[in-house]
Amino acid sequence: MAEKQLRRSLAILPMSTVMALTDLSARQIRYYETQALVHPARNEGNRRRYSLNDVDRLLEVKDGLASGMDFATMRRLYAKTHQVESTQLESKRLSDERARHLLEAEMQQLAGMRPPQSGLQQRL
Amino acid sequence: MAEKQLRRSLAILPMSTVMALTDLSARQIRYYETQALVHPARNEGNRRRYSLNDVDRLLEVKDGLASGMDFATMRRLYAKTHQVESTQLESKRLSDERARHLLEAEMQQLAGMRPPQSGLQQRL
DNA sequence: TCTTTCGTGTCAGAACTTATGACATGAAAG
DNA sequence: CTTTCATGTCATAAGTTCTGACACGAAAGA
Repeated sequence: MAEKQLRRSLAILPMSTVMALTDLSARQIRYYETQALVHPARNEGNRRRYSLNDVDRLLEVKDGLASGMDFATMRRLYAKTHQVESTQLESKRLSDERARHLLEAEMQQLAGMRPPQSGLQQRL
Repeated sequence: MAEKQLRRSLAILPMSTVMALTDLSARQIRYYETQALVHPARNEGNRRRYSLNDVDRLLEVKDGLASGMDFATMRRLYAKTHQVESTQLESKRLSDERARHLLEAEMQQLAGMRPPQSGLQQRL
């Protein structure tokens, strides 16, 4: 299960994808970051790279806002979780090699029973 | 079930991520596409966007090559699968809104309880 | 052995995407 | 009436990806 968490923590999505997935504007997504509600990783070129967990968090923030909750509150709410996450990640130091294997495992599972794939909608 | 398939078909990854995940060069990835072994979607700006299924396929191709198989062979091998996929997909037309919900569900599951397992291939 | 074909590397120039910072604003809050 | 909040919108710089072209060692043919 440590695997699972790692998989979800892999920073693999660019801003455009996150925008499409959350229906939030780049401005909003970056703003929530200044509010310490998400902490995307950065690639070597300084571009943000989000994990599935990040997208999840953004959707929660979106919901929170919709229901009148303010950032300070949500920040407090996520505080503990945050620490845990970062602690785990820092002590892991995941290499691309390892990440690849985790992803493979992930896909294998998802592939379980299957009539495979192909590309569909382009937008996201 | 149909859900899972769709989720895995979401074109959400940029070239750089796929390169890191597969350890293949952009050149290789694009070449395999000219060989009709992968069919990434494109965003509005004409940038390739890969799905988890695409990454899966690329890893299979990589393995195939490593074990002396040639493209023509792999192409034939994947041919049938392809048709099925595209047929299904064309009749689906997924909206961003819907994709978002599917992704959420996906993440929920992943977050749930899942027994991972390494190793890949078979079915070849 | 000479000639293709393969699978990749690498370069160039154009086009697309994302980053940061600044100015602007309607809605709330004070 | 004046701030603060959450976003929109611009501008400029820099990172990323696209296509096409030239090159090349290795394998396959002739």
